[in-house]
Amino acid sequence: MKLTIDALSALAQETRLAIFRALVRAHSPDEGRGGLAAGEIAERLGVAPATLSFHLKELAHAGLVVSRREGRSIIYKADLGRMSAVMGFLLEDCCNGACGTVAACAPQEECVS
Amino acid sequence: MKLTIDALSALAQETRLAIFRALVRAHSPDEGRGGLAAGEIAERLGVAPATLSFHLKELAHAGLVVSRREGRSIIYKADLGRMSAVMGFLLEDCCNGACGTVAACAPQEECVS
DNA sequence: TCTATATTTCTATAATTATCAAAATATGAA
DNA sequence: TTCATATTTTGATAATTATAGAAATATAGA
Repeated sequence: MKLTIDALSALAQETRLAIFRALVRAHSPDEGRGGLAAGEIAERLGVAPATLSFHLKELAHAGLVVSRREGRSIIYKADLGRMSAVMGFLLEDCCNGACGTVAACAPQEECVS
Repeated sequence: MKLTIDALSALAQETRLAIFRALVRAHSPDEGRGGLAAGEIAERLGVAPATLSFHLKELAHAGLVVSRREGRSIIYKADLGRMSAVMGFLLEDCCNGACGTVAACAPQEECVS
């Protein structure tokens, strides 16, 4: 439940939810591909570099994003497996089964929560 | 998106998530039935009345719970239709379709978001 | 090496959120 | 009415979170 709260806290903030949504749209299931550079995110959302870095750290701490370095840039990428686990908890424990069903996350490589 | 953030903020707190989960377990689809009295929740979770009231107000403000008076007690009840709407947004916008599918909320009376 | 670029960490400050005692409000029963 | 019960509001305080300038770190290229 602590993990769920960390994830919800991370997403319960306008800038961070916007970051995460941008990363989801830029996602690729392939290792080492997809995601966005920190600077690209900062520019798109119009937030100061230090502020963006603060929020990216929050998202990373919650396990919702991972990063890799590419030259001078650091590329952030959504961890959909983690998001899937959070959704699973919410649907099962907080929706009483009445709100929907998770088609158990297909065993794609990025979906091993 | 503001609505989603309000809901996530409401659930991203240990006491409130515990309250909501208790209310989901005590849910009934019937109008005027199900839910828990504020005092009952306070006792179960061991939180001071004023603190509980603060958190219930947050959940109500986010639209995740509704209340009705019964005698001296005020009964709080989870609004699963609202929760369903939040889940729908997350699955569609934040999971890239890769994390699960919503079986579109069946048109039960409590599920008209 | 030196320089420019990309990002993070440090630091201070502002803003928001959580807690709970005490007082206020609403209801039902005697 | 008056009293006891259930809950909320007020108000004060503590704790957490958000913002961003300035300095520090890491990389690539000249």
